[in-house]
Amino acid sequence: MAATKDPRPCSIADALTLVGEKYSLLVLREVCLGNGRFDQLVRNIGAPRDILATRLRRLVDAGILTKRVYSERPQRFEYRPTRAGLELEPVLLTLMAWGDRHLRGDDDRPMVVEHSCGHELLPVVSCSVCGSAVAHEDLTAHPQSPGWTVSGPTAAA
Amino acid sequence: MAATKDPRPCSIADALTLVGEKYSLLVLREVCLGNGRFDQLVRNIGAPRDILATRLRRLVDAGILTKRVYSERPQRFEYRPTRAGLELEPVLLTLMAWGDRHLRGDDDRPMVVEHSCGHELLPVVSCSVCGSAVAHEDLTAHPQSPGWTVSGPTAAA
DNA sequence: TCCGTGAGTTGGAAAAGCAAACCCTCACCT
DNA sequence: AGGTGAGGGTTTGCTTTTCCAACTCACGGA
Repeated sequence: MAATKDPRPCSIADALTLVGEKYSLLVLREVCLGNGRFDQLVRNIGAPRDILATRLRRLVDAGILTKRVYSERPQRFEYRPTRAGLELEPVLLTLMAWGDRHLRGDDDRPMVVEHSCGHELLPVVSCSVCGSAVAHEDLTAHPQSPGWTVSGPTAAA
Repeated sequence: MAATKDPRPCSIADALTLVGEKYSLLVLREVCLGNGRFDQLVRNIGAPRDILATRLRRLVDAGILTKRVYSERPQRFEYRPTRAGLELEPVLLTLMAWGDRHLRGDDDRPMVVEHSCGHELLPVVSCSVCGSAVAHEDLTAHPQSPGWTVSGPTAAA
């Protein structure tokens, strides 16, 4: 008898159990910006030190960050993103763009990201096959496990 | 005297105060899939009913969801994404792709999203100006508020 | 009339969050 | 030798959230 507690199997949910706790994505933000030391993280994120310590352990265990020694005697550490960590950067960029668009009057953006092409980065999510930007109406979801369905538009058996 | 508690101003942080609480993005997932009714959400997400109620209120207040009546007598409701909510879908897609790649042996993906071009959607985040996929090395961050700097690669005054 | 469904609310225990204080190692200054 | 200060955390004690089960209320159908 399965408990009444088996939610839809989903990689979004799985990803969020790793990086969805409070502050985890902000840690990743700082680390991607190159601010990987404990006290920098405390200051720039504004998180309690103990919680930060917990998050860092978790992110290292998950293979999203690594802890590097940048000085023996006295021993000092720095957290850096792994490959997997860097591949979460698009999530941050997309979230930042959303926040800029919906939570701020245009042009009090607290940070601007510049792309190597010379312009400000305005990230778009697109289909890597056909190259066009994805819109909700163009998507059809296909759950792979029986018993899990979708209903509305964007639906499929 | 500013408290010792002013973190870096950031749209990622702001966005996460709205959608970063536990279950919020899963609610958005279900709602984007067309499963917008309370009991569907409870079942598909596996969240406690009281917390779900709290999250739904918050998301509606934030303008990310709307609560629609789909039946008077007996009164029944359905939550749907607003425009702003739909614009968060790219975040979900990116997160799902990451989870599929890093948390699963390829091909036990619990859900496949099909794009209208006929292929499975493999989302990429790209620069809307030059069209090329973004890589970490191509980015330069420019904080707009004095006092907030970045250090490593990806750094800038 | 009794049962089931949808959409929540309520109450109390368990877990997580928080701020401040504390600890340890080393380096530097005097 | 003693004091100061930075870096990188851990400990303590309290507050806030979560969690779970049970309960409500309004209806509709058998």
